[in-house]
Amino acid sequence: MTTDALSRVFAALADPTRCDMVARLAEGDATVSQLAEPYRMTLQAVYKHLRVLEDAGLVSRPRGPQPRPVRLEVQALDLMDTWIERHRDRVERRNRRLDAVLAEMNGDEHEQDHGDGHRSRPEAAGHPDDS
Amino acid sequence: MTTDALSRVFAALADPTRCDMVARLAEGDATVSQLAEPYRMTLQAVYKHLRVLEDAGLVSRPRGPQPRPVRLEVQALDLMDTWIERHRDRVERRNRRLDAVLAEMNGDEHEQDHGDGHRSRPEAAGHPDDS
DNA sequence: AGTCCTTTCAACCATTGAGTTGAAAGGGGA
DNA sequence: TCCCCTTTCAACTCAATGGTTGAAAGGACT
Repeated sequence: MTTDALSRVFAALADPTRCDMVARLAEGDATVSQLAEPYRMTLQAVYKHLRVLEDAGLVSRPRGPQPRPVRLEVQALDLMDTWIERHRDRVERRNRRLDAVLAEMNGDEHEQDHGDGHRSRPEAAGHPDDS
Repeated sequence: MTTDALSRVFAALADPTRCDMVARLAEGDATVSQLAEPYRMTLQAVYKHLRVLEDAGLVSRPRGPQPRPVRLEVQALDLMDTWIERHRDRVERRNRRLDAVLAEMNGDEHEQDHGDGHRSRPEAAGHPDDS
């Protein structure tokens, strides 16, 4: 159900070209020719990719006059984001609980490193910009 | 580069079964038989899915004694999350700028609705639990 | 040793998906 | 009107993927 729409969005981003398209559309709308320009690929192929993105709801294109701009739809990103964040939080809550138990078992002197030490997440590290 | 690793993670989640596996692993580690149980699918098929998840870095499995538990790796989730959030923020910054310009053009009386009205994001709505 | 369960490899089949070529509609603008 | 550019449909090739069956290692337990 929910899973189906979700995995369609994931599938839409499963291709590097489409990933790149989305990244570029985040900078601003673009016509198809503009979008297609960097890729060594037929225009028709780009349209196909576009259709996949559109079917997944990641992108919309007003059917109006000829040069139809392509626009990124943010809701699809939100869909993934809430899903990811939900599961990430579950894992981390569980890990905190686990660490607490371990610490208690050790007479709370120093935490036992069982595998990787459960640090909290980097909280959106400040990467410069590599699209 | 980055894009390649990213789209591999996305590709790993492009399948509903794998999506579900990850969701279930967020609740806790599991052996392969436990993981495979709900699906009408050969055990070998489940192993294949597991390998995809592992190659994408979403999951790790200690090579040790026999019943090897499968563990969710949170860093892969972080990878997607920062990517999504970065692009989402760009779009929203751009939209805010656009709205400002439109409002000014209208003599800042009431904002013009050009398409969908650029509301801010739902900020992780409190869905109960539908995996 | 032998037995049982778990894990993995290999070959095969059917379906999907990315990309191509070719051709056909759709709309401006001279 | 005719021309050009944009958009889309259709059919084809080729590689990748989800699934199967069959068999083989790897450890654990008697």
